[in-house]
Amino acid sequence: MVGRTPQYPAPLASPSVLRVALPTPLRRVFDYLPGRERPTAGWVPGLRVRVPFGRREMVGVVVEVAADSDFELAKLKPIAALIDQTPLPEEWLWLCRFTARYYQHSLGDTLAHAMPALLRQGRPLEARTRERWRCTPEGAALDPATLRQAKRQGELLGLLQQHTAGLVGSAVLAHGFARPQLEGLRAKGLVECEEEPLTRAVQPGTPTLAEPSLTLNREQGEALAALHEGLGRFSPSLLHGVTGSGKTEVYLQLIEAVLDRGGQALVLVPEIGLTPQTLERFRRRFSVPVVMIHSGVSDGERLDVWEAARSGRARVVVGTRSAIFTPMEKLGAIIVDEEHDASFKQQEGLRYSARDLAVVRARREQLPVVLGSATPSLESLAHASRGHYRHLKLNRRAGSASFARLELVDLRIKRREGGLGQESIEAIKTQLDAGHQVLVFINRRGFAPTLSCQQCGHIFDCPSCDARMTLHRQPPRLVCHHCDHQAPLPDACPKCASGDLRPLGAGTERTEETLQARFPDARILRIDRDSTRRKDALSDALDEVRSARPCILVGTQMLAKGHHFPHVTLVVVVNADGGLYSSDFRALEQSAQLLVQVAGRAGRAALPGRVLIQTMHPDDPNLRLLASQGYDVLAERLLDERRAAGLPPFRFIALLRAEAADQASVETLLAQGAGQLRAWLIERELPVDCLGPVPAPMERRQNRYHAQLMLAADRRSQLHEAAAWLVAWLEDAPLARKVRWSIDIDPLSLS
DNA sequence: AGCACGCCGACT
DNA sequence: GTCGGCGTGCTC
Repeated sequence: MVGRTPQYPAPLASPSVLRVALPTPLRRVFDYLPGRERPTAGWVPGLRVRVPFGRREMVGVVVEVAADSDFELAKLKPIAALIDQTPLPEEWLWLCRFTARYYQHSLGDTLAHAMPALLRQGRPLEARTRERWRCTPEGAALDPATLRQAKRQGELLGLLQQHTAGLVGSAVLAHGFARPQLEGLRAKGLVECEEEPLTRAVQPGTPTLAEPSLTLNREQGEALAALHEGLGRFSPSLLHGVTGSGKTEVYLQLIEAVLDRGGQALVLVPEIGLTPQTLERFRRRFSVPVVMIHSGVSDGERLDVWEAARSGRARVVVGTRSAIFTPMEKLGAIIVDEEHDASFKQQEGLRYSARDLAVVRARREQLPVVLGSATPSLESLAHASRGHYRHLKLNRRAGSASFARLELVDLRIKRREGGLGQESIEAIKTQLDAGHQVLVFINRRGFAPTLSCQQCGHIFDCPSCDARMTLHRQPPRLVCHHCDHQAPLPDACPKCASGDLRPLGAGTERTEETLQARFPDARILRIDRDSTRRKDALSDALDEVRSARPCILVGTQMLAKGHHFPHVTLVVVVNADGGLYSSDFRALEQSAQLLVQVAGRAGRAALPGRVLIQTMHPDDPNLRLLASQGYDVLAERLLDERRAAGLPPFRFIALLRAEAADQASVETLLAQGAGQLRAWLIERELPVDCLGPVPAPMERRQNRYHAQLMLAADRRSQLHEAAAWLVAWLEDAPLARKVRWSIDIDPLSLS
């Protein structure tokens, strides 16, 4: 051995280990060896790879390039293929990492959720293209008439000569020409064809606006000036403007400023609020590409939009919750419209709040973020009053529209038909006679929420849930609104055989029926999930409302959001009591927001409006406060109550939900988890409260038992530590295999 | 979550 | 004798 050079390991030409996040619920990353392929710019986080995983292959994202592994190096598998040459954007990756950590979710799952389906499947990140045909200089100079032998080619050349910017292939075909004619002209050197992305970059020098901005009133002007001042840095604002005060115009002019600086804007809207009208307004205003992302967009289009946004070609992105994950090269502002809306919080799987992530993202990317609402969440109001957010108020309705006062109607002493008291019926008659429109809001679909036997009091319950079956007439059947179990209408009571079965309470179908009987000549439009199941049903109905002909609109909260009904002069809320005595701590806040949103549908044009709120509790202090002083005053009172009760936004909470077919497993698992967690909290001297386990508000759903554990802390970091420990414990708990569980950080409701 | 392996019941 | 039920275990 003497004289032999000692053997050192060969210097590593490539890093030894790639940590890859994979789309599995497992909250860890997996180590791989780089394969033979090497990315041109080297291994960096954000590159997608195809890897062997167990017995299958998956698409994952490299999230770390490391020198070593905790796993035995010899057991590491090499990656199967490299997908990207350039990594997914760093800021996008950062946001996903933050989201996974904050919401205690698997990083791989979070990444998969945050990218378009086609990228998840391993498709290359490139924009789809289309053909653009235009004349060559020779073609532009040639008189089409000289192409006598090819008459259609001559006509096509004439068409293209009229369009100096060229025409896309589909437009040429739409003019009645065919592919051989294009090819014929190309062969003669008269036309040429170019591939271009579907969303084209804006040519330098293009004006931002396609139509002029509206003139702002003083309040709007001041708000806009304040927002301008925040451009280019992290500056969160609450734009607190009453319905009809012109928030959208302020957004549009802020976006205009962002676009003029060469930036992009991201606008988040509630699921139900992304109406074609909203998008139309943005498209009309700006001459730059405005794209949208929502559940109805196809996979292919989603990828195009993502790529157009990432590269900076799309300048305004309008989308629902998941659009917060759209990477944008030159993002200049984020706007969250109707920020109080519950649809910004995902209610299953990765339970993130797009509104909260918007603020996180804005801080990270040093951007202004505007949270807009007529009825802000108590969270945002608290941030504003602590000075975390700039509080911009718009108190005046634009134009001549006046405010509708909320009038409480005592339902206890009056006879009711289909849920409507006499006073409401008379008010409806007055408005119909005057040729106006009426909106009747009832947050319950179906005919009646309960069917009961008049003889023995038997109630028809869902066999699988702790809930009653709702009676439907169209088509006739009993339906459970929690599990969708359906049953035919019974002829007789199964207990006492009596045939005297009575529907109790009213839903949209019953109210519609009652109104039709009472006003046989009136046009009645019912709008709920059942009546709008047909594809164009909703937009057809809305078109009819916009025609201004007198009618009665009967509907659920589908009517309360996003739509403008300028000809409605009366709103009747059939039952305001749902949220008043609910056990959920946010019920009052949400129900006040909904009432105000519904009330805002009345009197938007020059016509004054009336809003009747029917209630069995006309003396309820909260309801009276809302009616007499408005949402803002009620919100302050609710904030005081939350502070006293130690609830958000003054404390931070997390909810561990668990469910299983077998009740004992759920209870045992949660009890064990709570016990272990409490011991750990004491040992760590961590001031976090662990409450429960308690049965969920509806314990049995689809024959599964639901229970939960609540964590509460004064500081986010404490809550986070406790939640992380609990999740880690659950991942190893043998019982957790039989129980489906999920953690909800900052839950919207405790049910 | 998938997807295997593995060990016990009713079928051609 | 096999098809298949879902308990248990693993995925770099």
